Amino acid sequence: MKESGWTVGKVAQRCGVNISTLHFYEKKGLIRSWRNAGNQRRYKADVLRRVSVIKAAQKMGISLESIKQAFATLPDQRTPTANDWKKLSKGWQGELNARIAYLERLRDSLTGCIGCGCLSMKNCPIYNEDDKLAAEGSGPVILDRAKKSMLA
Amino acid sequence: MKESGWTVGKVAQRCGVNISTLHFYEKKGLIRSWRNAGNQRRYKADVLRRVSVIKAAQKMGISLESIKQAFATLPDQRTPTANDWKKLSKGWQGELNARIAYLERLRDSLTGCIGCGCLSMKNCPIYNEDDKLAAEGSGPVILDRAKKSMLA
DNA sequence: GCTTTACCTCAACCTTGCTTGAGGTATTAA
DNA sequence: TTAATACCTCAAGCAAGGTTGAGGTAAAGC
Repeated sequence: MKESGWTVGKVAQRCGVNISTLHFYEKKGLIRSWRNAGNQRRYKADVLRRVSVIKAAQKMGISLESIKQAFATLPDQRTPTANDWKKLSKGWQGELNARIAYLERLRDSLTGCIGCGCLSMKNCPIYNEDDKLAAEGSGPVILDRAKKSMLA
Repeated sequence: MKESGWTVGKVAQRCGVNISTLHFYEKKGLIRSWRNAGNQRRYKADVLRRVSVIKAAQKMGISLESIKQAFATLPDQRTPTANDWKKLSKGWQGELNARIAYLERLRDSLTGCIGCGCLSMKNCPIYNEDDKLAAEGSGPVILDRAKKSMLA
């Protein structure tokens, strides 16, 4: 008989990830499922968006741990609305802007600095870019870990 | 008696990396040293620039393997000149520009896409960004691997 | 000359983000 | 009903980029 919920295989196919990846995300607490009578996983439709958001966030360079923390701000009892997701992505936009700005500064000083040899100095703009960005403190607090890892 | 060349400790201190990192880079073929009478490593001064360039490139998201390949284009017999380094960094600027453009596209479609739920679709601009950037093919051939890894 | 600090090698371990395989059960299609 | 898929768990493995520790030698300072 036809049961409710998405099977792991369907979700994997739809999201373009491996089944093992979904198991992995579940173990990490990024997605949830319930079990049917035969102990097989079943998912609510919103798992599709979750997985997609995970993939998008990863492309920004955000770690699974940070994604998990951001997900923790989503409503627990009800399925997240478009608005809930929007809020989440707004936070990441700040992150993304900081990262873009960082890479732009890197680009703009790259040739000069690599060429001039100042890279090994304590006062080189590229060499010390870390601290500047870290000191900026833009973006939501919840993303602090992501920011750190981005700069590591 | 005072020998010529930098010791591993001095290089580490000057570059702000661990000694173990220098050993590691040497094992990977990114830097070179000779040994003194007591089997200790000694470095030419240009190792400072090499390490600095490695660190700068890593901040751009370039893998050690790609950095190694880029280093392979440097002159083998003589110490690289400022101009040699400049050429190298020019190649990476293309890389960096592509990455910046990628993140900008990501940023610009982020809120809309995460909010609307199209992320799981085959035609979502975020979800398929990979292919677009991969298809652009900008930047030197030698950096192909870096580009792949950046998108992975 | 002695002590402290620096250095050596090699192997094992760490984190992130998964993948692979073995051995076994459920579900589905013909 | 039976074969083919799909799914389950758990452990191990992989790749990148290092770090840590043990056991031992070299160099430097007083």
